[in-house]
Amino acid sequence: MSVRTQSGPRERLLRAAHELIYSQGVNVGVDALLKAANVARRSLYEHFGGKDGLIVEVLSSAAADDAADYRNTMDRAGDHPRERLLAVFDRLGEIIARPGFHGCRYLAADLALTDPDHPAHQVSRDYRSQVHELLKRELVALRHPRPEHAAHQLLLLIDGTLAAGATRPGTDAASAARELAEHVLAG
Amino acid sequence: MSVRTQSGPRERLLRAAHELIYSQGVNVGVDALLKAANVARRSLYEHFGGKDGLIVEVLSSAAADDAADYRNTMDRAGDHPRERLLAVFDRLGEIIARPGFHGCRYLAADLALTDPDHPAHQVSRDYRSQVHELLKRELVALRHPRPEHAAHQLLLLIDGTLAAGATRPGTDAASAARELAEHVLAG
DNA sequence: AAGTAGATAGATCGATCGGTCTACGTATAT
DNA sequence: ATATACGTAGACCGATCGATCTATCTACTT
Repeated sequence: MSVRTQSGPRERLLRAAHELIYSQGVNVGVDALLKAANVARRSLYEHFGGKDGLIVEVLSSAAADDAADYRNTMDRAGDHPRERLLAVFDRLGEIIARPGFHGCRYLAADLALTDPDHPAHQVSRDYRSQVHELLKRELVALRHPRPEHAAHQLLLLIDGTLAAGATRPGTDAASAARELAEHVLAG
Repeated sequence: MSVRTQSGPRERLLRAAHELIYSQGVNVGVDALLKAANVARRSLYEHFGGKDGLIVEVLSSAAADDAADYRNTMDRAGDHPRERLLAVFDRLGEIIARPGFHGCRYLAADLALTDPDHPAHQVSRDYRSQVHELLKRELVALRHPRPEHAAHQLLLLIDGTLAAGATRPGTDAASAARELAEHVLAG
């Protein structure tokens, strides 16, 4: 293996599919994915087994990145659980303001994939429970009386922020949610 | 016209599409819609001009029904704005608990229809501003200091409830949102 | 009874879908 | 030098997509 290999077809496909599946939806055609990634048709099926396998891998790696983003956001906010949790909503404000933002990637996949047995659903379930745990841990540190319940409320506020950011841009959904989050933290 | 005409192809198509588009997504095939409605292919194009026209009509009529449901829910709750607004979240609890519920119809359509110029987007925008007005009117009656802002917060809670109800069933999202709604109403 | 409008049934269109296949090219390892 | 593995290019498959078309049937109008 050379010192600096240009990214292989697997990485190119993952990257292109990450963008294209978000912007065009999971129903984007295989041809479009291959063309965007500049990858041979065969490589898709060798590396991912098919389009569904690619979708699952894309969502999985996105989930890892997004969970890490939550952790980084909280770590940047310092040690106080209250600040760490509220920083999440400031971060959401940045995310929904980004050009091209149009909603939660996982919710979009869940809504678009009709088959309830599609493996992508498990990926997004796992991602949500990951985030739930992240929130709950901070709430426990905050000595919140009902950390489980409060974590569900914060998750609901996050979902609402992403939905509002997609459907009613310019309404500053994140800071509206942050106010409510402060109430959640107050117990 | 006979005294009791069996509903015509237009109504049958609207009804079937209402169900099928929600359960299968807007990408459901024309053949499936025709078969479910027991309607000739030609009737679709005569009455709606095409699949997109049918989608728009389905969403429009659903929006009228759903807006009426909000109004009925509030009217059943009496005259006090506070009770009328909180009743919305009790109603959401019923809706997300219904078998077959899997999220907000309009958000699903918005996420699935990639083309930003698709006329369906305007339908869901209109629907949301309708609901926003309904909420704001009650907040004004409640003498809320920031009715516009509070209406956005309530809409965010509604969106969050529908998303959480779809992705994390059994977490009682509606009552979790209702608690936060009480805080919103408190100003 | 004849005419007309609206509906059904279904063939057919070109395009695209996801997936499989063969043929060829290239780089590395032995 | 040769074998092997990995990649590209692209033809090809059956199925399905949304849409248009002809032909036929039915019901109401006059």
